[in-house]
Amino acid sequence: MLYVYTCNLHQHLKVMGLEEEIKQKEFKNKQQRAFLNLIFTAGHLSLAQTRFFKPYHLSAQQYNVLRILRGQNGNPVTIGLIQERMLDIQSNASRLIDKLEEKNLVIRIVCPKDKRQMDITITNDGLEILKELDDKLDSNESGIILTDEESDILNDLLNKIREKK
Amino acid sequence: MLYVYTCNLHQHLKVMGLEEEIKQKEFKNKQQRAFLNLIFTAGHLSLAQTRFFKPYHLSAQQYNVLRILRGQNGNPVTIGLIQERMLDIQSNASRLIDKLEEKNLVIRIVCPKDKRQMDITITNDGLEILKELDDKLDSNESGIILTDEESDILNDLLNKIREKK
DNA sequence: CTATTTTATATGTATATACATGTAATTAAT
DNA sequence: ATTAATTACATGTATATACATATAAAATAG
Repeated sequence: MLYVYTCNLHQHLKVMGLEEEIKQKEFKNKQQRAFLNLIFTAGHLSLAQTRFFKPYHLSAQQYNVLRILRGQNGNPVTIGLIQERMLDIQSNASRLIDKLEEKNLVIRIVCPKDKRQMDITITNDGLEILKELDDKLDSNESGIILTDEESDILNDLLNKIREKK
Repeated sequence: MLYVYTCNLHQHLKVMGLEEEIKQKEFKNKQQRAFLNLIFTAGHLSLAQTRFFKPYHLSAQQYNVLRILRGQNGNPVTIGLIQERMLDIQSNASRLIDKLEEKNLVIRIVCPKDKRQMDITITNDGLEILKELDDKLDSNESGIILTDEESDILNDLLNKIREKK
């Protein structure tokens, strides 16, 4: 018999939370467990980020683009470079810039030396939003409450994971 | 003057890859650096996952649902429980089950004891796909090449991050 | 026992994402 | 110099996601 009616069983299962769950069986090895934990935790933090930026009508990716632009100190940056430097790879820099342009946070002009390229620059409005966010986005809000040492270890492990590929 | 035409500068910027980039300035502190690295790395791995599952016409989330169902050894599970146990929180279990049902990987029936609930069960087709994937999804494919010890450390750090909230 | 509240799931909507394809400008080839 | 190949960016499409709202069943209140 393929399926049994055991609604009452659900009560029992609900008792163990996600934290218990992730620590548990169904993992081939420690590597897979860490991997799934990574995806899971990043999902959590990513959601927290989304909600954090929402009042500013920004997505996390849009914020990242603004940060990249600010990092250039007024020098224009191409779509391609933004694409390369963005935290989420292979996303659509073009459309992200659309959104930021609509909000007057960036300016997009055709690069005169190569008309295929677009030169993107952050506006004063963009800089102001970043300034506001700088104050709010301290380590507490970012959701990481590790010591400096732990942060370094985590950072190194993540680098090791990425560099493999 | 707000924007300068410096297309040539891009060449220079492109030289440093993402790996260099993430290690660098623009971070308030080690915590924020680790946080952004986490989002970034998880994005990488998540993309790798997406591509890994694509030939099977599954998303990573759909795979996770199937794993949860298999874990119940044939006992049905409600939408709500799936929602709770899924690795990506707050996603739409209802629509995930839609997709899996279309592919005949799960069966959805109204729970007779509580007609609001749906009892979801994995089918033999679903179990077979999982079996195929089990073989492919070894630690190598999952993108983590840490030692056991490192995996444990990473796991602990991630738990610490999540538990804070 | 009827009305209200709560719960479980489904659906609508706006935005995001992955990926394929399109288009125009530049570079390379002959 | 003209054609072909490459590059930079934009757009179309299918799917995913966050969140608000809807619907129907069950629990609770009076």
